[in-house]
Amino acid sequence: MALRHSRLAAWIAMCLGRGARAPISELDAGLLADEVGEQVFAGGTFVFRQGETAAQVHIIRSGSVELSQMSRGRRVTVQVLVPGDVFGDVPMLLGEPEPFDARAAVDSTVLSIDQPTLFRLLSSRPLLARRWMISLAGRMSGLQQRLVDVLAGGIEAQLASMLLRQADDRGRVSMPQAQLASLLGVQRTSVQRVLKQLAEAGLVEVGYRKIELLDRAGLLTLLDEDA
Amino acid sequence: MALRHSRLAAWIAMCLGRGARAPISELDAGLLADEVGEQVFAGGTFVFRQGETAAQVHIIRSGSVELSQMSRGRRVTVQVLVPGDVFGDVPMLLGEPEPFDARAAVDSTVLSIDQPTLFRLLSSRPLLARRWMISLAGRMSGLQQRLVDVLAGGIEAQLASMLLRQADDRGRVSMPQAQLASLLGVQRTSVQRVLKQLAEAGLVEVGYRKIELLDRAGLLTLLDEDA
DNA sequence: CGACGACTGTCGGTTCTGAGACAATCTCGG
DNA sequence: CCGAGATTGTCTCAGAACCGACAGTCGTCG
Repeated sequence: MALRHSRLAAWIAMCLGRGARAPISELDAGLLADEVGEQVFAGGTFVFRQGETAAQVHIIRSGSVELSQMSRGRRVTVQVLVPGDVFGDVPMLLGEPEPFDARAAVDSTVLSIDQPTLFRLLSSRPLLARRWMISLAGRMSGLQQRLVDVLAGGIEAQLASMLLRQADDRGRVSMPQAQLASLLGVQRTSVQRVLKQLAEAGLVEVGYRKIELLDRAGLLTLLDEDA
Repeated sequence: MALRHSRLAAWIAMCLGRGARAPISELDAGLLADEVGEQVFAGGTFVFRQGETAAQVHIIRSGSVELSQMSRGRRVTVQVLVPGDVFGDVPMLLGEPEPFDARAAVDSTVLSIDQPTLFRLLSSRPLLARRWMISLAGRMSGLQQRLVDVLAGGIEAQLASMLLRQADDRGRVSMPQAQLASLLGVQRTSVQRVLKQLAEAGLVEVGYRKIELLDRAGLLTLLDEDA
């Protein structure tokens, strides 16, 4: 048990502190590890549904969770979360109900902290609050960039940007094309068309339920110059 | 001078605390008012440019500032800020350069706080930090909703949503249609076409450089049911 | 190993948006 | 009061995306 606790604390420190100018302290990580609950969700089940009260904040330990919303008869995916990602804190801070459905894409382990506990920690640990704020800012920055991608139009550029963002460290994106389509807010057949172009240009390789990036630099050039 | 200071503090308390569950204390508002610098920007001039170092966070005192970015040959407007809005804190927290151009749409007054001062305040005033975090969360929530609007497609619904969001308390949106178009990431002529439909349906009235909302409830119905 | 469900690949017809160009109208300063 | 510049209103065409449908593949589970 003590072992589990310390490994959890180390993992939390790594995740929340990743790429950070303000790394989280071991003490704070330990305090968080003390308080988190751990829960497993089978693939396809919901962590929470749109409209529910936001009583907890969640961190993905393993697996993958997608945030989506029904809008005008069409399911749009706002984000696909991977281990280390935090979610649910925005509505909790605002005291609003959950704006999205959170559905486990595959079997997933999720850490949760309830609202009073988190508020207590954030109030008493200024550095943790600062770190949390930076985490929020990071997500906000990504969201802004994504909005620009979408607004700038051009499925090709949007897809390239999304692939680069979603790729794991081995340059692979593992999800059905239909899910990519719902992330981009476009038709599956449109994703298919563009994906084929990219494959013919030698930039990616398309497989079953996965896409391998062969030329990241080439994909990057699509973001600026093009159309 | 003391008068100016106290009015500024009251204004800051009202703005940052608006709609809040965690109103800002008078003390904290006073501390902020002590530290802010005030600067006037003529319409059309830049508060900062994309790529510059983010050394300050800004609050709009009066006027209007638009955040935009050139992307793929086209200027997309990420946000139109009005008095009380905060900007520039995200890149500052992340230690990244400014991702957008910030241009004053009309003559505007902007309050600014430099990075070390803000960090000092946030560290020493936990409630202020909490309030700032809630402000971030609020902006994040709006951004997410906007992303959903855009992804769900349908210029009509996007436009309705944008009009409802941008309207002042008298139900008016004051900006050229070209700016609306750049907010939505669509062609000006497309905005024109849809605007005409809405006008014929009696939902809005279109004027020179302004749009009046006649039937907010009617606009709201466009968001869900439709296409 | 066989069948079923999930996913990919492709095709046309239809609708919508992008784009460029131009006239009409409005605002504001001189 | 008048003119310049900004903004709106409209039109047309070419291109893109949507949408439904369907056949071919892939994985997996009994």
